[in-house]
Amino acid sequence: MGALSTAVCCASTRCGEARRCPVSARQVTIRSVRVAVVAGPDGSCWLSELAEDGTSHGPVVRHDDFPAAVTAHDHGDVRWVWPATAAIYPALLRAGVRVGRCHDVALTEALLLGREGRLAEPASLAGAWSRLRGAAVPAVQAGQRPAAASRPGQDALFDPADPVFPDPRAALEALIAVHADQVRRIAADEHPGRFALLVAAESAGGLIAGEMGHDGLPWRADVHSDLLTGLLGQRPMAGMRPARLADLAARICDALGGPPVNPDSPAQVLRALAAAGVRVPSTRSHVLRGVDHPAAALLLEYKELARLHAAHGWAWLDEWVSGGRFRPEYVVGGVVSGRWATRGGGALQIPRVLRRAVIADPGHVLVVADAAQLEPRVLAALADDRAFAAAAGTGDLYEALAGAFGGDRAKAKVALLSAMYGGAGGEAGQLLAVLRHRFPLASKYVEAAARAGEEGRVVRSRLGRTCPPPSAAWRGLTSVPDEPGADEARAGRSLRARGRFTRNFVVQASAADWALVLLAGLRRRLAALSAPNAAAGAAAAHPENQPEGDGDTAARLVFFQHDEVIVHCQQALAGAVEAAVGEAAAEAGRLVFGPTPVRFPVTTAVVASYSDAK
DNA sequence: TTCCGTTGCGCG
DNA sequence: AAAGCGCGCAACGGAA
Repeated sequence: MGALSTAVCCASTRCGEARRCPVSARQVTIRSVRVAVVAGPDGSCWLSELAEDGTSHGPVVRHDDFPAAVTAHDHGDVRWVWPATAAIYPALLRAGVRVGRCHDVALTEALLLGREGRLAEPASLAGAWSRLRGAAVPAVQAGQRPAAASRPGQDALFDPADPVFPDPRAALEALIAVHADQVRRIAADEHPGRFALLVAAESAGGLIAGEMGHDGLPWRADVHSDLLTGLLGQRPMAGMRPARLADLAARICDALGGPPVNPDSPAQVLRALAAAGVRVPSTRSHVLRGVDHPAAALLLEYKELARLHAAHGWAWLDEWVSGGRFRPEYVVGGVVSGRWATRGGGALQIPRVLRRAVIADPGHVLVVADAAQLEPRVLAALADDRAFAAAAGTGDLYEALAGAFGGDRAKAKVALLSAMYGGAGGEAGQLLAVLRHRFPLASKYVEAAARAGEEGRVVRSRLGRTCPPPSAAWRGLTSVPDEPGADEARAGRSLRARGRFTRNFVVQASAADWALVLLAGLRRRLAALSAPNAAAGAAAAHPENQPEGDGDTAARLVFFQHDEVIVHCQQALAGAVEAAVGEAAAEAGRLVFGPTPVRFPVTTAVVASYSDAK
């Protein structure tokens, strides 16, 4: 990489003069522009326009005001190339600035490292830059899980004390070089088009995660609190049990007869049950449901309410809900399959009973969209099994398959779930045999994935996300040659567990591919929807730059959970949003799987409260 | 005191 | 003998 030339312009302006700088002037005539940008000290930034392949760049420009520079340059056709959306975007959002597209170097690096079997190495710009130069790579901290290690971290921000990047210009130079290298590595994939789509979708996911965390899910704390009071009694002092739980705990002790027992302690409950003549392997709910003892029903009731209190009680409300919004922190790619995770708040485990606290603002509605039977449909598209795909071309896949299982829809469902999850208990074995006979390609697809896992190989999703390789411990345990004994059984269990993981990975991760592409397409359509006068001028193309809060009337993605998405919008926009969801789903099917008879229907419900959906 | 593995259950 | 998958979070209880 040659020396960077610098053209300092609009150094002390907001967007007015910025429009005259070389980068934005040229951008008017170029369709798809990439602009590399890094944060500098005191809210400044350094940027440079890139060629599409990233191999060359224009002058380096410094701006005093990062958000203003973004506004000046983003006319809807810019793809921002930056170190990590998670580190950069929240500040832009707080400044009222949203961007259309980006290339997230850290998320992309994590995908590439996964493909290259180097998941343990840091995916940050600093890590990628070190590898590119052949320098020592900053070590991943011991005990960190690979997923955590590959998360974009603080090191993506400009830090003057960072020895890797002594100044923003060095960081920009590294960014440009790493981006060019990533473009090369993407093109070198077995399926470069698919992998490029994965990178674009993952980057869009980063933007969406930032925006959803910023906007928040509408959440009525008063409704939530009333619900808790109704179920648990008045809010207790910190550390105390609510009245209803205290009462249940006392009745459980009475029913068991012996010394006081803490129903929160499985060990104590197990001992007390044994003393009362009840022998159970655990205190799990499904076990207790089969126990004929007065304490069992009380314990079940206690466990359900205690969980609500502990996980989503008043303390949760205090910590996570403010200003009528629940604002969790989403972690894109936080799950190896490409599903999202969250940090804090448990946004992906909201109990169904609390959905009634999710209520649209006045004059607004929630459009709740759910991809129906997503994973079996994904398997149908992956396997290219004609008979199976034909069934997946209908509204109810299981019903369409029922004929092969004596007309029993439930059996068809069990067979499918067993094929995707590796289950073989009960009647599943029999049903799997039917599936293998009637839909051989669909069976072979998951069987091949399972075999790859058992042989220690990795598998990939449709768009090319790679599963982690087996651990050294797994290899040690399973490579022992025919030594009879206890270890043989353990090795066999590990082998089959790995097989179930890879078997499920190809389906779950490909479903995540589809969902991510859907999300990106929906976001693009919502932006257009929210800007009905977009043609009137650049200002109207950026309604997201309007003040937040009550003044913000745009249709917003507010929730995403694997195969379900919620949009919060004005009542009048609901129909258009529903249509946008349908279009985005169809587009995702085409982009991810190409021509296929498989349909990916999405059910939508326009509701005031999340609890009214489904 | 803090740390960590286990148990159990919420979601898909 | 079989065991379907993927997560996050809270509480417990023993270890350090």
